Amino acid sequence: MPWRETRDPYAIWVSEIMLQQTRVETAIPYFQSWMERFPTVEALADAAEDEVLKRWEGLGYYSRARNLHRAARVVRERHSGNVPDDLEGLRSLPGVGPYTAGAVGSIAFGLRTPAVDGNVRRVVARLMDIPDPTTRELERTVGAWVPADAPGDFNQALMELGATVCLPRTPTCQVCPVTALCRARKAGTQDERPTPRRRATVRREVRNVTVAWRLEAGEPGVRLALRRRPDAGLLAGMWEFPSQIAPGIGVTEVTEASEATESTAPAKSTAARGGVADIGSRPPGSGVGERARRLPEVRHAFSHLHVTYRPVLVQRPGGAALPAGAEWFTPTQIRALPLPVAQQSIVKSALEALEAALD
DNA sequence: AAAGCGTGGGA
DNA sequence: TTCCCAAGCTT
Repeated sequence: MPWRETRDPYAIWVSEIMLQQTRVETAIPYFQSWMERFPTVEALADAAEDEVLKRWEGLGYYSRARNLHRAARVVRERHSGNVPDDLEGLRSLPGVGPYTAGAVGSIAFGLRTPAVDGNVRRVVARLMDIPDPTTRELERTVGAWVPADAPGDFNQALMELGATVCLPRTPTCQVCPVTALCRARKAGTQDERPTPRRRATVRREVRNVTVAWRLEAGEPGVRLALRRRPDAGLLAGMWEFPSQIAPGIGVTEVTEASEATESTAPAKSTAARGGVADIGSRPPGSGVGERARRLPEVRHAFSHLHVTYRPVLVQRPGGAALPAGAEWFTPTQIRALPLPVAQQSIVKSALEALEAALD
């Protein structure tokens, strides 16, 4: 792991934020790219938020990037540019919780402190045969084990044991170095420790997406309208095509010829072929316009929300009203915007369809 | 306390 | 396809 080839507290901090709820293999290329662009706290603090989010694009949980960015400015202003070397200072930074403070404190600064993540929780729950240990209990237990001469190594070893041997399902107790000490193994309860957390219910949503395009008078190339998402909530600060919840979805009775009626069956067959259907024959006054074309549906699963995006390509002649809050961007400009994965897919199909149509 | 917050990979 | 999950934090 590249972040183990350095003693730079900033680099170790960045790696720990990236590793929150994220696999090591996923984080590695992002870490490399991040450290190239933002090699120091100062470089990160100086950067614009759009560029910070762009480097995080695709990694998910974007508040991590925004918090890291804010924290870099806190470190510059309140800590003379040095990452705090004590638990209290680390914990005060946005995005740094109990685990991350313990990890950075022990790995970067040699503090004798525990770092309890999901792996450690599972390992300790089994070693001690505790069904659902509290955070306090875990930190007290591990805290007593951490050796003063190698706290970082010890914490990482415990996590790695959980990640490679003491697996959530079917742990390989045969090769476990501490199987003789494991109370769950002795009791045969290792498969039931710790008890799984209840999963949140997943909401489902269908969104009609407007991909507005235009050709600027006297300038080459097409422009697309995108808007920035609000500063809080899902995908905060990321850019997207304007969209709204599809009216009438899931409702059996549709009282009038509406968007919902027109956008059900035809959209599915179109998406299945992966092509673009011409829907220019729809009656005037439908609100979409004569030059509207469907783009393939995009289904995307967030942690707690499954969304089906139904993008429609629609030409807005010069002077036509833009969707609220949206701005025009050339393809080159779009490439610099931080876009959620589902929106990247829509951009791709939109530009392909336009390139074919404008030839 | 529990829910909100992304994404990709593997079973 | 669907579900589960992966080095958590914030509100």
